[in-house]
Amino acid sequence: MEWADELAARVSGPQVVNDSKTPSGTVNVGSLRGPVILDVITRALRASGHETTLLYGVDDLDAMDAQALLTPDAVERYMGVPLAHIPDQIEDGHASYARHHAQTFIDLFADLGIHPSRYYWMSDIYNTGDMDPYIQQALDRAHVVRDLYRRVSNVQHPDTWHPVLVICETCGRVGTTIVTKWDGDRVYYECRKDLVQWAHGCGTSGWVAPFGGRAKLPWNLEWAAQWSLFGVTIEPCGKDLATAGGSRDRSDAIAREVFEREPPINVPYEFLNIGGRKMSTSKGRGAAAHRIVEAIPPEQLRTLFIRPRPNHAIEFDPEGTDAIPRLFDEFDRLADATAGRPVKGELPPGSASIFRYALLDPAADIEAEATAFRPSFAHLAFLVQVPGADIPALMAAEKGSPLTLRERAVLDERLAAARAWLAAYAPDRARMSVHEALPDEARTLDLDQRSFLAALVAAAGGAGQPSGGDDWQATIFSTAAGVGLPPGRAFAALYLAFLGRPNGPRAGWLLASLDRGFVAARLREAAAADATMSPAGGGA
RNA sequence: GGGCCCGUAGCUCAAUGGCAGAGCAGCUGACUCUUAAUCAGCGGGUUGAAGGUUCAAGUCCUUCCGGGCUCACCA
Repeated sequence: MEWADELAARVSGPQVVNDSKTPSGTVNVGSLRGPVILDVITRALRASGHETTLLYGVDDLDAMDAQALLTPDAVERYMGVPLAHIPDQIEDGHASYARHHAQTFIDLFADLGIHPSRYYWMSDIYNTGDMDPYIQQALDRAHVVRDLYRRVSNVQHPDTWHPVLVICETCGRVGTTIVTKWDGDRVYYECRKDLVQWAHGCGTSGWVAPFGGRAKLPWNLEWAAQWSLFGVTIEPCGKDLATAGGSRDRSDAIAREVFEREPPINVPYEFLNIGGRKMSTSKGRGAAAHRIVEAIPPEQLRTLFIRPRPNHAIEFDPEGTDAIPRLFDEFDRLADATAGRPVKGELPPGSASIFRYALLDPAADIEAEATAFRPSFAHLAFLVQVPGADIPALMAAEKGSPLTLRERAVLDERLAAARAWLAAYAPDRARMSVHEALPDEARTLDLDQRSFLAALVAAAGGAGQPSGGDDWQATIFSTAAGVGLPPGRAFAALYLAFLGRPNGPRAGWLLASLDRGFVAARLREAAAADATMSPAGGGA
């Protein structure tokens, strides 16, 4: 975690931190690693006294090149068209396909404590003409760009190729056009049928002035131009771009040789893997970012991204595992350590700053946050399944005093997350349900346990029948004592009879929540269940 | 084919070149009202493999094996 502080110590003067994203579709959780890293760097810079601007851009003039999210009839019409010019496929009020997906993603930022100083949309930037000087310069130095592509990336463009993409005046596509001439004012372009495989141009050709939003720079030049336009000093990027001879290398070279400026400091970061493989929404691996945040509150999600070094891939598999509960446990351990409470085991390196940077509010009172009462997530996931449990009261009892407003908010946040986790991710062993019929496992009950169940039917019937959870709980204990059965085995008998497992939620409240006749019938049934089997041998 | 990252306990990860460790999971035990909580204890390893440097290698060098990502078309 020291990486951010070390970076902050290395630079001098005001800083501009930038990142941008192409809104080509639904975004998965892994994509949030970039913004979180960005935010942590910004906080580290500000904490060490650097005046810092955080920019976040949307590359919405990029061509649509993924047809997965288009309706079949829209594919032919919109492939190759700038994302900003495609109608929203989901009619929920967004102006375009790009706005829809970018906004869905950006809306998560504030919830995650990420507050860029400014968002910019490249379609707007081009329209204002701010990019025109860079387009001009790129065209004037087209030969430099061609040479550099050949040298840095071994990409061989024809000698007539020019680094600008015109938006076709006829069909509106940008992914299918190629510029072959530049006279200093206008370019000659062709919208070709077979320039790329994934989209088909309309055949238009002609001269056009490539300014004011009528054309855009290819990605690598656009990136470098952003650095110059905004004065970017630090820009992290995913390792897909950071590879040798890859996108970042090209853009770095373009910045130096075309726009004559040193590229920003790079902080390459690894991805978030699911089951050892890259998370990919289109391949059905991993959850969409805006879905998984329902089960992982902001501070825990920040912890997930901040804990490892940026160049370490994160292994995270929330499906059917306890990965999410463990994330909460880890956060709580960091809080304990920060508050000076005893912590089991050793702490991860840089644990103090992990907690600090995981907090939502950079100006938060760290001491207060660390000492606040936080209920165990696993315990809550269990309690929300207990019928009728008064969880706030239970938590106040556990804490030993009433919850503060902040603690109550944490509790509510965790309860919501626990419900979302149980609904979408939890392994079956974390869920429980009352079986409709006597579970097979109830056949492993021994004679003492059956006697107990029979005695419980008797104790719970008639005039003195239990009226609530407390009452049932007391009855269970007294009945168990009456037949000389240790409470642990008595509870196990009840769980086996109703849930088919040897443990479960507080039995008194469970029974109180069920139909009285059903409870009595089940108890009798379990008490009478096949006794021909050896009590010791179980059910071989 | 080129590049980058990774490989340590069942899982997730630590270990300025100095006795291989934690959390979780697992197992055992304790608990008459938190009973999937809590507490106590236990087991768990040829650090992917082979060489080399060193008094000393999980760590540095070389080679190999395995996994992943990525570039070479576009962004």
